[in-house]
Amino acid sequence: MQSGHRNLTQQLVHELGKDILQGKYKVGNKLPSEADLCAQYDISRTATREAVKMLTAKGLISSRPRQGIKVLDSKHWNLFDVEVLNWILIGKPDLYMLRHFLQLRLSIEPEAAYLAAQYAKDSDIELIRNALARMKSAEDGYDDTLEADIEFHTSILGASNNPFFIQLKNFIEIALQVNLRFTNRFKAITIDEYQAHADIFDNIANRNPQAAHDASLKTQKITVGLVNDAITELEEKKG
Amino acid sequence: MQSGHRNLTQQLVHELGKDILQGKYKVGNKLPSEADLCAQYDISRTATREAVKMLTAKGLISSRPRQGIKVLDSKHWNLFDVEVLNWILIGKPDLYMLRHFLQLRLSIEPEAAYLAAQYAKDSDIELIRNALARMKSAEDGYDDTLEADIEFHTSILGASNNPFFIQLKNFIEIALQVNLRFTNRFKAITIDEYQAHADIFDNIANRNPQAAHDASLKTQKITVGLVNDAITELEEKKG
DNA sequence: AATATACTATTTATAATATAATTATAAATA
DNA sequence: TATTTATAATTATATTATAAATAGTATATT
Repeated sequence: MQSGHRNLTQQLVHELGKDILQGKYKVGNKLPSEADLCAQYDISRTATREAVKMLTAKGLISSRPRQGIKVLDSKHWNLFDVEVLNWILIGKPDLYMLRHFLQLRLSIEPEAAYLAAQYAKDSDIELIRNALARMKSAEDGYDDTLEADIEFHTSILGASNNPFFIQLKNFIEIALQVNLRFTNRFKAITIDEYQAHADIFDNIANRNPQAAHDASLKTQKITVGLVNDAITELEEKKG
Repeated sequence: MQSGHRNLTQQLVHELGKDILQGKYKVGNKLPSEADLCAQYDISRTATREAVKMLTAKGLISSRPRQGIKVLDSKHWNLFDVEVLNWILIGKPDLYMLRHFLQLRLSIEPEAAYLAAQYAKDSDIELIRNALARMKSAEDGYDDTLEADIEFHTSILGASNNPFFIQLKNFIEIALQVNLRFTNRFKAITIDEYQAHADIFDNIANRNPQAAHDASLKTQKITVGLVNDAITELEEKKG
């Protein structure tokens, strides 16, 4: 159990959460009992029970007398929880999972851009402008591509001034990281990619919601299309 | 503290969660210490601490030695957690919150309909057909309007066969309940409303993604428009 | 005066132990 | 066969003790 700088409870939450998302403990199956977890990880019942409660709060497990601790059906999992998302990432998601991420991005981001053009404060616009500048730097190799990309897309969510969209920042951040697993980690941002992002920004800054929406949607459709093609190819290979 | 049939920990989670979402405990402010919570609710430290851990897992609070228990900034709250959503509902959300709900619905549901038309299994289609039939019954006063409406919209999310969209069922369910707070609770479903839903279903069943998307988007835009008008009117009154 | 260091008190973190409540399964009974 | 009762497994709750973390204060140092 890697300690990091977290307390025992948080460490156990991390270990078990990771194992559940990786399918080491399967839906409907039992985890070791409280007593067994204490023994396995050599920690007190106090810490163990608190970890179990935290995973319960995230919808991953249920724990009841006599029945023990069971993995809940995945429809109950808090997939937008930042820790759960990280456990998905750790679990080496496949192309189908990437498609799921991208389908929701396509659903969310164009509308976020629309709302940003409507409701962004000047300070919100500046944050997006800043992120775009980082992407320019990354294009020239002077900044981290992934970080700049994350900052750009999440700053638009922030500019929507809608708490639900803001909550989805975690989701987008992990989605971009999953995406990177399937592309070249170290490739620079191309001029085309940069321009697509700049278009979105310009339309937000110019307070043109529909154009901002459409610019965002255009890039999302291309990305989903690429993954659909990759999956089709994969399935044809398999037969 | 209402007991329901939940255990002590869950009861305290509910009480504190509700209070935080209602703003009784404000962002950045401290909650009573562990010891004080034990005294206030007359329960053991064990139960109290487990409740605190569960709220921590939902991103509502942090608890550290000497610092105590503090309400985290709302950007950390797991707004898509089913309990958190219920606490929002309990907290009597205003028109602005309704707009936030509707903005995300507009973002999610048309794309869910698109994916449903692409990926729904026959059994998924049957579930939507069933929900539509319930709406017809509700139109005639033979079924519950709200329940039928919830079943229709969530069954489409289910038919997307995308775990992230499926997770958002809770969100849509609460969104519809919030919406109802601002319309007539007992009004029957009108013929127009029913037809709009039937259009979405037909296009999903006929495997026409774009038409399903557009039919859904059309109704969502109307709803958002109504709330925007209501807010404009409200703000003009206030001056 | 400004900065670093050590001290102190507060609060949570962890552990250990005891007992109660819940409930799935098995056994007994009608 | 169906119903009830008993048993055992497991979590739920309570209590107590000690450790660790840390914000704030006091002290010492430059």
